[in-house]
Amino acid sequence: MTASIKDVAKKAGVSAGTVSNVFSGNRVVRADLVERVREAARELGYQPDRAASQLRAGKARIVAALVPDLNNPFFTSLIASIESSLRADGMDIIVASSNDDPAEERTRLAALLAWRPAALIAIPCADEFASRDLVDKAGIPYVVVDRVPHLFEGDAVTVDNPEAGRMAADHLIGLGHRNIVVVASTMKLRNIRERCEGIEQVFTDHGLGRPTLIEVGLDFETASERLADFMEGERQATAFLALTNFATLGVLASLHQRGRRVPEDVSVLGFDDYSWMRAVNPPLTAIRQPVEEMGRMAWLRLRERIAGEDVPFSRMRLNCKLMVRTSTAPAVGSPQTDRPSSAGRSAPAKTG
Amino acid sequence: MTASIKDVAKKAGVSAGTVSNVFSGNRVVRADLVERVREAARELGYQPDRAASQLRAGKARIVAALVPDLNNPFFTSLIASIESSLRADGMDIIVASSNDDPAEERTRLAALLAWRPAALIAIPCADEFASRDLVDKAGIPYVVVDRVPHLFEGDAVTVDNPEAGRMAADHLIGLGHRNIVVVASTMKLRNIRERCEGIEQVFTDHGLGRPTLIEVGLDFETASERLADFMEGERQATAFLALTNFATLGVLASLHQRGRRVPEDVSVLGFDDYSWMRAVNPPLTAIRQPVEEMGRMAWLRLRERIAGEDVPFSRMRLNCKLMVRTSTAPAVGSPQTDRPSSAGRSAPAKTG
DNA sequence: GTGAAAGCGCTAACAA
DNA sequence: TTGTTAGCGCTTTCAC
Repeated sequence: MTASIKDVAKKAGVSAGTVSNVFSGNRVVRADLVERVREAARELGYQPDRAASQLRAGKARIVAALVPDLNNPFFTSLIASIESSLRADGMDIIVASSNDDPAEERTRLAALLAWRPAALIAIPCADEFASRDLVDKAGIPYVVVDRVPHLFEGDAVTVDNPEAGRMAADHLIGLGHRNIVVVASTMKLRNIRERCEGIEQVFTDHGLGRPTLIEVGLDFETASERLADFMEGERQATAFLALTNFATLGVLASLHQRGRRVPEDVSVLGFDDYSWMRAVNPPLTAIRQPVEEMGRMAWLRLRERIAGEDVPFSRMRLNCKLMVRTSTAPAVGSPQTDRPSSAGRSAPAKTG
Repeated sequence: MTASIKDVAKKAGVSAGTVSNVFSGNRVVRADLVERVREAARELGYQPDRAASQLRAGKARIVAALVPDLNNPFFTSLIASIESSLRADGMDIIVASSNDDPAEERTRLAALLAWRPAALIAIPCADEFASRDLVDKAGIPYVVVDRVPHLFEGDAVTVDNPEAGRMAADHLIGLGHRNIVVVASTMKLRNIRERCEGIEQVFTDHGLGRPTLIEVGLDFETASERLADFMEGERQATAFLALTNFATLGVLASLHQRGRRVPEDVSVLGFDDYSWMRAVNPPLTAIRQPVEEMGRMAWLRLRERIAGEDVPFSRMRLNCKLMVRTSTAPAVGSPQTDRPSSAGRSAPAKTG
């Protein structure tokens, strides 16, 4: 059905090796032969079989990506970014989702590795990245994105989570908010913990106690439920600071359900930055993560590793950006201080 | 670095063929040998090389997916659904984005096919699916999802677009709206045209002229721009009917920008159904596409084809569902008719 | 039920 | 520069 290298060789009157060289560019081939091979290939609709090529050459042209959830736009945007970086290097991407379950993570990772990919991009479903041993055994380079394991020795790309937390807290405190509820997905994840640390640091700097903190889970449905329960008995909060996109959605949904207006009654600051945040009313103040760049950086590093460069492991920390819109306003009853921060840090703010 | 089948064979004191049979289950192996092989494999961290296996057996365990945009949640949700269906059959998925460009589509498709996948799931970037010849030449089964080419002979999975259009129009007209603006991405796509046909049919049934129609492109940014321009001179519309998720976002953004309130000043009905539509204020009335099921159906059909079943080509048309929320309200100044439709069609409505 | 051997499509080492 | 040959890791005859 599909033509093989031999078919092309026969048709062009050359050896298989020559055909290989024409397509791989590994050796120079005489111009007229190149032409004949190309012509024969075109007529037969021939394209080298990558699986066979990779088997023989020992060089993979496929990269594996493991994410916790393919329905979360943060992760798929990351994949989009990586895919578009990869293609420039003639690579393809094979993906799998762990569904936020360590057991599935292990199974799926094993399946991915069975393709002998050139490298792996992983977003572990838990801090431990318990399946890491599989990758180590496979001996391929990998980079962990977004969620970096504790005491991790390897390449990683994250955002500066503590700083992101600080920016968010600074902004709200600067608006006069004192009763702030921090809405986390789960404190089991290091990035979330780090964001909280940043927030608490600002609180301490301002001589305030620790903010209220609630955990609402990893998807929209459970987040909405838990927040609805929480708001039942809650009356003091003047601002909600959500640490993930689903947490942000949960906050909005349950505030609306209880008839509390944003930002008149309560301010909302969200995480991640999607189109809908700009489109809705009121447009959402949010911490934007540089997803596009995270993907690019991850691939850059992997490229070096694949090329065999012996650079030391690094954890790249990219900066988030506070997008000030209108879902945050001065706290009711508390005259606004005119600057967002009194602790000497400036939150780079820009309207989207 | 990585153990091969020979290493395992040697360690277990059997032949390579036996090891192969243990893992593939193709032939029965004596229980004690199975145990020895499993043990050896475990110690060596052995897993069969899928690329090699596929090369020799001629049976692929990888499926290719080609989508127009990995940043569009509609497409990535589809991939999520397909991925979770595939894994049950021991398949993996390799993805590529055409970025809505026919030339890229061709290149990316060729790259995907070079892995000799068992099947292809394609969302073409244009009605023609000009690169279809590549798939035909490759001789693998494929199914077209969401965007079905004109005069397509092959398997396809879509939603019932005309009916979706009718449901949407029925709902708005039932609320007394007469000046409705239909916001399409581009009329070059068949699914969009079909939605419009459904809408126009309802208009005709009601003795109304054709609704205003504008094309706003395929992404949020251009949609917002074009809608902002459009609204500049627009004063009569009492409702906007958006035919894609980015169009929906564009409508919301530009309405808000011009200070028009939803639903007091103008009603908005959107397409697709994402978490944010439920979370925002007001929650959005929208046509929900059964993404999850579309993915499942697509894979079901491919599975049959891979198994060699000779069933006739089919176009599966799944039903959308109108999720009535609060972004649509009776038209101002026009007393509401008490039923959504006077044409005998009933729009299945349910609050989300 | 098992082992030996051939070969899937390709590339790399070696001769010519 | 080109052809020939061997072999990547696996599955599948074919003998036993």
